[in-house]
Amino acid sequence: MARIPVPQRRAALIEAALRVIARQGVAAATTRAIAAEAGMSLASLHYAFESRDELIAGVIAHVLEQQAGAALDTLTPGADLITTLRDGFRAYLAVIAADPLREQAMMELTQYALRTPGLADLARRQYAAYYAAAEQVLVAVGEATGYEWRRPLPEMARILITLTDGISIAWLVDRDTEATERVLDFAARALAALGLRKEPHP
Amino acid sequence: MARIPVPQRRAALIEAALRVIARQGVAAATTRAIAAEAGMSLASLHYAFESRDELIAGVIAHVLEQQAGAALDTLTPGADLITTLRDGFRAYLAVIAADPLREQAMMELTQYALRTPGLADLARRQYAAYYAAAEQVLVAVGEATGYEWRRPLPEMARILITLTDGISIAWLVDRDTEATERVLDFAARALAALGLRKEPHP
DNA sequence: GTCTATAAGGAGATAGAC
DNA sequence: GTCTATCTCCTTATAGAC
Repeated sequence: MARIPVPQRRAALIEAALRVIARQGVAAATTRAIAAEAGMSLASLHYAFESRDELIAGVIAHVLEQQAGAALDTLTPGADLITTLRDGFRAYLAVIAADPLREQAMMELTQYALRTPGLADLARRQYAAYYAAAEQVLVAVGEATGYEWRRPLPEMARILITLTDGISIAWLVDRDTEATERVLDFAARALAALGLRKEPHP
Repeated sequence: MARIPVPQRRAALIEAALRVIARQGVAAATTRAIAAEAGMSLASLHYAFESRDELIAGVIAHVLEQQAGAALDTLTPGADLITTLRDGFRAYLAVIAADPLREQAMMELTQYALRTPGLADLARRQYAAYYAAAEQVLVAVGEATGYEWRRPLPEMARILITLTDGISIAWLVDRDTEATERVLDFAARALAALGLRKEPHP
């Protein structure tokens, strides 16, 4: 086949791996399956990556960067805080419902990292990225609605991720969108209770 | 070795499997590792279980029954609602912190079930058991504090599990107990907002 | 019923031709 | 640099002696 620079080959393999993981799970993402998905030979995979674990670590690092940029920009300014939050949660649920296997893959990768000695720190960085993205969202929501938050931003971010994680798992298990919408309603109200109307400048 | 009735052998294997899964993860829970943990031969395992998947399904069914009985009975009557809830969450976190690998194992089993064609329904039943246990806790809290809930019990239960799941994952990832305590504080307040003081009978 | 031994296949990784 | 062929190890499952 054609000669492909290593960085490009690594990128292709990481994306192929992500597809295989989403479709069949981390356990089924063997080097052979990933190489086949990428349309290259097993040897080429090992030319680009030292080991399977190094590839999986690459996958985690990759989704980590994606996540940071995926802060919801579907804010409708002018609405009140609780509505804005509820719409945000709804948009989040819609993303998951549109591609449930992807979200499942993210959770599997977190747990895989937690179980793999050299990769536990990667799981922490994955969540640090989530928290950073959550902070961005919270700041944007505050600015769009004219509220500030009663609690420090890092604490708010952790609360938000706690809610979205819990909501995600529950939905993935039973796919009960109606029940999830009610939980999401609760989440929006609970978060809104931590908002404080900003005074206009005197 | 001694002749052991099949049901007893199955029970021993399920408990051995749970230990291996907690210690090393679902992926490392091979038939060999489980048989060794149970102190029996590989053939004996296959005499008791048709296949590895059948054994893992047995493990999930087992933890499912355990969970239902594990409703927190560490209620201190007389305290107000928010304090009771916060103490409950703290007790829950203490259980996880005392044996983090067990909680990790539960989550891995859920995801394993979601990925395995014949076992997806088992994951739903696992969560149905969680919700049932959550309902029990909520009723007990209500009775101990003299509150009733503004939302239907099934909805309250789903909210509670959503919160505990989210809290669990976040703690398992970074083991930041201080940050988790603040989230747990939020969770207690948010739930308490759904409580309604019961009027004494006229 | 329980064991040892082994079958049959899939895994990660590599040697060596081109 | 990229491939095919292969090494070695480990998996699930079973055959057959006791």
